[in-house]
Amino acid sequence: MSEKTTIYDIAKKLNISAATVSRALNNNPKISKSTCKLVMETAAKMNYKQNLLAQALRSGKSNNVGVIVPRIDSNFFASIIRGIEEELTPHKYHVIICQTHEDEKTEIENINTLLNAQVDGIMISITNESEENEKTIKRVLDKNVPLIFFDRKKNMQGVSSVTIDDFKGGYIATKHLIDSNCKRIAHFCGDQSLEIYKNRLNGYKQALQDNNIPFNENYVIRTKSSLEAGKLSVDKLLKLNPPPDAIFSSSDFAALGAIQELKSRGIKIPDDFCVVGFGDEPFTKFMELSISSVDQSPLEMGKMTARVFLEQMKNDNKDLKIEKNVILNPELHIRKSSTKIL
Amino acid sequence: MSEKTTIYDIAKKLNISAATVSRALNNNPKISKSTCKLVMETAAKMNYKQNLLAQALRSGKSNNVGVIVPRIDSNFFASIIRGIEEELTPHKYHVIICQTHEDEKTEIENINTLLNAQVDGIMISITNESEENEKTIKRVLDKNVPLIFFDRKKNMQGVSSVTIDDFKGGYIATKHLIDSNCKRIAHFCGDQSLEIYKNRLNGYKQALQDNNIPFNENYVIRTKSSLEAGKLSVDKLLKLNPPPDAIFSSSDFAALGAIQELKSRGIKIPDDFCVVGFGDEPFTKFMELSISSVDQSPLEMGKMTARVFLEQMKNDNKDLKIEKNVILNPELHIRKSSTKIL
DNA sequence: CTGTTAGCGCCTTCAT
DNA sequence: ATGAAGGCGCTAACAG
Repeated sequence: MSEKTTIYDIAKKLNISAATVSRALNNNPKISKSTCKLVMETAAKMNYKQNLLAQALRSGKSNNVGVIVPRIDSNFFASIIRGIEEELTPHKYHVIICQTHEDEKTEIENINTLLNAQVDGIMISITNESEENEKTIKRVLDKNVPLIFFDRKKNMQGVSSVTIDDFKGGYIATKHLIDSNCKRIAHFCGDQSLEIYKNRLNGYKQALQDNNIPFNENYVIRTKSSLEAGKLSVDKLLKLNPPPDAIFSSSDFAALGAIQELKSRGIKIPDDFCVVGFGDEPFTKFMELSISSVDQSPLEMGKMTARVFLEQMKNDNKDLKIEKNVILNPELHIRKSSTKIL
Repeated sequence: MSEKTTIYDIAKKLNISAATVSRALNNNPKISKSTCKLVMETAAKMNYKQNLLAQALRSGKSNNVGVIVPRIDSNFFASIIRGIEEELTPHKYHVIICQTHEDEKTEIENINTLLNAQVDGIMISITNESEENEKTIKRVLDKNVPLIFFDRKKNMQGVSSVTIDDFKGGYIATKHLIDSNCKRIAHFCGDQSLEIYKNRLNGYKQALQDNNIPFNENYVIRTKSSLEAGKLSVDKLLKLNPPPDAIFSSSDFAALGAIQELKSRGIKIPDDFCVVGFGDEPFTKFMELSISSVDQSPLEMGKMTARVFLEQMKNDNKDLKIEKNVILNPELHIRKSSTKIL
């Protein structure tokens, strides 16, 4: 029972040609109802399953897409992938996942191997803005393989992207802190070679400026996305004179580290110090001292990315490159860490 | 620049046969150093990339594996997938992910479409123990496609699996509560059609028995893995007379819900009530009142699953079915929710 | 060491 | 309405 049945097996059994079987299976209208039905039945009886590999080779369409993320075991990226999978499965696409671990070389390898595997498209959240990966991405485009950025994009002509408005995210988070009567707002910023972090910083700056609060560059600290990094950054901030009375962190994990460190020093949150994070990780709302955070709606981002890909696939005019940039709206979830009791 | 170059293009340019090109590219020792080098160089120059699809069709090996999980956006499953990906990528396998959303029909569809796609193996955490999916899984085995269970397995002859010792997990969690001087320990159990939950319950029972604590079936509540379910179950428990003074929850989320509900009723944790969860979700250690939990080491589980698959692939004797059942050791992380101050 | 041939499973002209 | 033939890109068997 382990042999796979092909259309030839069916053809032989029915004394017809493989072409007819193929046509019948594909509901070709030129096939008589009777043979069509006969073929269908025998196929079912013989437990025939289409070999997608052969079909792919023939058609040049694999029905596989590649999704490249820094890592999969973070709620943010996992939710995006969930969105992509849910949107693409009904369209018969399979989702291949690759992790870069923030390593540029791995990223390039991933792209190349996906290309070799003849994926029909690539969706990627890049690790950084290097020259190298740009070259590789151009190769993808040259091959007319749709490539779509999500979240961490690169500004490249002709390449579509789905992101959130990070500028606005930074802005509303900062504005909220200002409205909460915070006077000296610090910012944990991420890797400035990435647009998203640049934009969050700029949103922060703009909010300060719009409210006549002078920008103090000592209040901006480059902080990785981890508890430890958050603690260290708080340490630095508290040595300043005057120290800040609020933090807008571009990472929820750093925000949590900050809160833990502040608490351990006896600083009262939110009364004496407010904190807002970014990402709306599940734990932010689980904490007793729940953490305010900017929601990036990753599930929606994933679905939207998939939809942009599907649209791209419909466009069969290979010479026409459509660039579509979807920018989702960030939402601030205000929780205890920034809600002063008046 | 958008046309893909094939070995024929290289062959033509070099006035040699495609077979020679193929051999050179594959480092066949029978090829002269000079032509080999020449081919390599021209290939590079012409930007040749192997078409894995063609290779797959020819060899009957796609170098793709399918991973089926209930959902991807939970830390547990995401970490497993991470482990699988990291272990398989160096071996040139691609990982296709599918979600079932706990729906049996979707699960069967996923298996079938993966089979059509000619994956070299399937790794799956099943949604439940039905007759239907068993039939489908048997079809996989009939086709000699390696299938490996992880976490949520089914007892089937000849099928390998990687799980943790859930019985032991339930046992050590309960024993710890007993040692913490808890007298009336309740248990939130999961879907009893799944082995893992049955085993946790049995571990709980055994620990009670070994310590001469009578089993009270009113203390066992069927609870889904969610905050809300945890709250509801606490509500039920507190109506009992006497109410319990501890909970071993088979889910971290339900444990968190329980804690929130207990707190809202003014019950002091851990002094008056202890809680232990299962899964070691990241948030359990982030909380101010950190939650004790049984670690299932999903990353390791994923890696191990991948290794079992690789081993299976080495065995080319198709008639010989090897069943390998790896059982990982659960570890209890004791945190504040069950650490009474003496 | 290299060329020829054939076939993996499918589909799509072209012909009948 | 159906059959014959060819090819997607690659490689293994066979032959020299």
